[in-house]
Amino acid sequence: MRRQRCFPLPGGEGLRVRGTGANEYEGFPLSNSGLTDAPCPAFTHWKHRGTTYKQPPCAGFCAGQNIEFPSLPGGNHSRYLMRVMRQRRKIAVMAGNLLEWFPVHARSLPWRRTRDPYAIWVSEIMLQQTQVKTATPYWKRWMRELPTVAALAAAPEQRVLKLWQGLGYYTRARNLRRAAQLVVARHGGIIPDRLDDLLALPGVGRYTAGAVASIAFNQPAAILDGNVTRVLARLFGITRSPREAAVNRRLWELAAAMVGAAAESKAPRACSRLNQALMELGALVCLPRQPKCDSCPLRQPCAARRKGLVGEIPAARLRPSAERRYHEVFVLENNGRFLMRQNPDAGVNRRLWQFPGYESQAAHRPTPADLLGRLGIVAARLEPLKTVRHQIMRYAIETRAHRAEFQRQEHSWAKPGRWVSLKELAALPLPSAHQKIAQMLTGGAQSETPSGASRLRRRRPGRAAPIPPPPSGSGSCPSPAPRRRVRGVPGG
DNA sequence: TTCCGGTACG
DNA sequence: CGTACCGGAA
Repeated sequence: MRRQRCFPLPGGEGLRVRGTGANEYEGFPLSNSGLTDAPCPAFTHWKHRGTTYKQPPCAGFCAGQNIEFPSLPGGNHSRYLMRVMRQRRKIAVMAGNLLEWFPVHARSLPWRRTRDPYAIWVSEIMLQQTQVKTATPYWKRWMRELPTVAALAAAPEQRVLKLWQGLGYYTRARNLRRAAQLVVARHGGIIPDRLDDLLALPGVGRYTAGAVASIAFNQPAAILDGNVTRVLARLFGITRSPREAAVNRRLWELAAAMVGAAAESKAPRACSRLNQALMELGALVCLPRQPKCDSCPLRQPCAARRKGLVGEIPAARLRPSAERRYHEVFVLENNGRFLMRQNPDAGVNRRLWQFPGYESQAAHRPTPADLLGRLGIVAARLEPLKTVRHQIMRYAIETRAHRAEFQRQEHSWAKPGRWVSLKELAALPLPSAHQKIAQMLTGGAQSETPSGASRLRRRRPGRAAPIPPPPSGSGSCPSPAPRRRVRGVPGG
């Protein structure tokens, strides 16, 4: 029995099937049904290093390398190889199209105008779960304030969180800072270019490591994010859910094949460009809803388009409907200062600051008695201030802020907090809902997104003035602060 | 109101 | 491998 090599894919020297020419199988019905990881139909066993296995290691294309197997010239196995070959050729064409498309159509984004791995890394972390439009002003401010790994490593956590405020997923910011410290300690402040070293950094997973390796260092590392998943699933007509482990594996293979094909091209910085092109196509053309297939550079080979499945791919995830939650929070004023509390080290929004409050089962109008019972605080003139709605995971949270005049703290069990001036308040990192409430106090016009906040720069949060009116249980009642009109409070 | 999404962690 | 984390856009 003759033996034949299963050539490495992607990349490699090209497939040669003995006794067959490239055109012999033109017209062979390609499996475009998406997951092509069905084993080669031609054989039921294969040999690798002396061991015989029942099935080929091939997932999709012959992914296994240097594996010998019995050849069946002209038979099913050759057909299989032909399919593999055509798939590869198709991928090379698609990669070429993308490489040409990108420089013409890509948005000019600030992190694309640099090759500084730190700048690119920061952008990739920010762009996790966050859209370009949102992240851009944050990135600019961040690079201004913390322009190097060393600067980030040396920055106090509270300052880093403040710079992140509004982006959500605050663990990203904490991890970014820790990772910078590790880069300083382990790599002398130089961002490593090896995938393994990148993966060892907190907050850097498979996607981000690949993104930094390819975009900053032009290595043929695969990336698969939401955009790329959608593009590849449609391109290859993958109808099964990308969340299935096997499908996800397949998508990573395809992503690797794409960047591998780019690596063989002559285009400058091809790997960097290809990966960015895949994401850019997903962001500009291959949109989740209403994709712009007419202007897609890959409309020709796109399997989903040919089959009219663009709307069905990628398979949607079913989510349980959101459960309603209510947070009652209190803007307690005392002599121009407001009571704020810092979250503990565990749980939601850890180490961010919030107005004191509690969770309630249903929306209701809290009474002074509620306030005393829940927070141990006696207050006067309770009135609704603002309601903020947002959705987190399966919870639709309604945060209802109430304004009240602090009188005294009754219970020693009550959690302490810090009384802060408006200026100090503006420097604390707050979750978005609370930031929106704080904006009612500091004046609606001033936004705490990077675009608007000028007067807050240079502040070092967390170093606020000595803690004012200690809520002592003594019962001594601070003289009521003169009532200040606060903008945004409905008259009456 | 619904949908979208990388990484860490258990 | 399922779940928690967040905010924004359609």
